[in-house]
Amino acid sequence: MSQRRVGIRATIHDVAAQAGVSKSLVSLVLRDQPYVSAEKREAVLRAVDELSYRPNSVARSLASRHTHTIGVLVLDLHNPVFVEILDGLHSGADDPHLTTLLVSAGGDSERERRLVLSLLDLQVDGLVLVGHRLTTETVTQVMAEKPVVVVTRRDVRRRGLDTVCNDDRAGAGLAVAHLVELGHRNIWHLDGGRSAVAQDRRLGYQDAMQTHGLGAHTTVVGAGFSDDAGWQAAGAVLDAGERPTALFVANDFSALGAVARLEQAGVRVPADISVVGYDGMALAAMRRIDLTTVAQPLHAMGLLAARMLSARIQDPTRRARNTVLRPALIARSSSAGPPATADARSRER
Amino acid sequence: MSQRRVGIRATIHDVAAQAGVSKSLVSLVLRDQPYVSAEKREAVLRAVDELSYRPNSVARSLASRHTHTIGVLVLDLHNPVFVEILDGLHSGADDPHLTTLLVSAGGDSERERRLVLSLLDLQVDGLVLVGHRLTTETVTQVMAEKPVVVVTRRDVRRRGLDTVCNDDRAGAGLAVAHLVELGHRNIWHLDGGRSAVAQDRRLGYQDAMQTHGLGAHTTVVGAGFSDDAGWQAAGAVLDAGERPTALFVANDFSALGAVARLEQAGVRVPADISVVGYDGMALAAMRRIDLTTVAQPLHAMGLLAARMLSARIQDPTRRARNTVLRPALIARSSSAGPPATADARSRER
DNA sequence: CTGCAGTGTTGGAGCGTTCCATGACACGCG
DNA sequence: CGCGTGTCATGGAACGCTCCAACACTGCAG
Repeated sequence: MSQRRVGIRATIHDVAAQAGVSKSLVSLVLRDQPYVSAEKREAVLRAVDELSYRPNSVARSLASRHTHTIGVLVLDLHNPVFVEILDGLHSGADDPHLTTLLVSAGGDSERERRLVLSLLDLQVDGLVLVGHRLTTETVTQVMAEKPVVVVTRRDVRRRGLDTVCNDDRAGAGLAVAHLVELGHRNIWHLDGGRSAVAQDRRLGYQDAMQTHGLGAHTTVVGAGFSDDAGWQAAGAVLDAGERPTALFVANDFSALGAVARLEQAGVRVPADISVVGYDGMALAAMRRIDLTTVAQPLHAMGLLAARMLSARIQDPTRRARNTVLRPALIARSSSAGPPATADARSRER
Repeated sequence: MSQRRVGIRATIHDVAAQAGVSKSLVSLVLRDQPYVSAEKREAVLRAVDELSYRPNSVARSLASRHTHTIGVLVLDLHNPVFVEILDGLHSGADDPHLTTLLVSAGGDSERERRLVLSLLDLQVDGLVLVGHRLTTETVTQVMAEKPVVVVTRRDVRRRGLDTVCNDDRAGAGLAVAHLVELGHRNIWHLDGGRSAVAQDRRLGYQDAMQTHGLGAHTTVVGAGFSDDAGWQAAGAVLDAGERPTALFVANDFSALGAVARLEQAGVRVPADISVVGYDGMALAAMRRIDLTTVAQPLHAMGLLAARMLSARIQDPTRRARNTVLRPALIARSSSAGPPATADARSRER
């Protein structure tokens, strides 16, 4: 009979005593090993049930040297884009015995560093960084210890680092192509700032404009990735002498801010100015919003990251892959043909 | 000198060897204990630095019997309301050595159960449930093992369970009072369904209507908590023979759906119909949306939950508290006085 | 009858910490 | 001088598991 006190979890010893076998045998049964007689197996399982025993995974991890746990750092949970990537991640980590530990510092680099290190101290088997603001030094340090997959950012490219991201340049091209197809020529870009992602989208825009023979119309207005940034930048557009007939904005949030500013000034979207965002967050599909956007395959990105990580955990010598997925344009009601007059006007030049 | 292989983390033994002391002494230094000579302390710290040693928290947890880690279950990361509660939680868990482990199953009861149990197996020191779909049985089981604080839901009331929520009935009252003050009389409610929260908001609405002498106008339309539910319900409102001048909707998402439906039908918000939501999610403040809403003190709720949990961890015998916080109405541009005609019409009766 | 392969079970040595009991040493006091 | 007290350092027993070596037993081939 077990001698455990109430309120204290049963241990493998308690189970062994209850079942009248050795703790080694209990361990064998629990880990589903062969060479255990049916009777003893049953006795053990009965004891497990009676004591409602659940193995202490801390002890298990210490002994077995792996935790069946992966750590996930998320840049910002307020941005639904990351949450959608997370969904994909979970469906990719299909092993039911795998726990994923989520951690977020809202973009604070130093806090992110601390969190990732404590994930490492918890002996996670691997890490997924869904956007991050870590220094390359920290990333290198982390990589030296455990497999790492980076999602979203393409800027950290080093040997042994798996990455998953979308092709921002091509995506920007899709946005421009969509607007050109609708008849727009005077298309401006509200950009995202200094980050690598923002830069790619900006370059993609500039390239595409050139390709479509609209180099002369190429205009970049400094903005950012927030609602507010889009609002401000749209204000600057309104104040400009000349007006575009369409705006390609750095991301969906920013695009929403821009639309709000335009509408507040009595400029109708899309009747007067079309707006295209980037990211394809689910929110953009809400009826009240209904924003045309370049959608990243968020779910697929998360799923792929999970698969790459588990492959890497299984085989640490595996060659690193940098996977770039293709985004897709989703046309909604924030984009339409240019107003006749504006169209005519822009053709005059 | 240490003999550790490359790529393998240094252990306390390596540090001890490097510093020429016993592992016990290293442990003392690391845990900042007194009665260690300055020289040895320094030697240990130097060795720690040279080997870039970080304690294995798995081993530490096993030996010390606590992990300085709290588990957090979140109902749905897609709902910014929960994310904002999480922010509060983090600022309440100020101890920098405390790690919070986040876990979410998107409302799948069975997956939630598994996740919470594995959090327990990881020996977290306590748990916060930010909305959940666990059975009362599971909650009881979890409570038996570790301190638990439940945020948002008030339906699970049992001895020893700390809870934090807002006063949904009073909040509904605020919404009605706001609309009445603006001159509305014919105020309808799009409800949230069967959940306890939805029920409270519905009852609060009904009570308030009665109190304001508008019992005759009391009308509840079945909806839900999603964008789509609001859209559908608003459709039903439009199809009704009579029309309200204001809508109090179960939550912000649903309210957004309702606004979209109304606008699509050419009904202006707030000129023709005012709309008030519930929750106070940051998104509702976005310029494009600008929804009048009953704001829960989300940050405070999270903060309080963290504080209650750490108090509970420190003193497990502490009496459980059920804290109910007061929501506040935030008036934005989705509510205004009723249209003159509608106002007059409703006064005729 | 011996030996060996396969099957079933066990004790005990880790895993990397914490923490307790113990001891060594120095100092001051009666 | 002996003794208590405070300071500093250490070995070793946990913590709850995994995993290996060893052993016992059975059955069968040689």
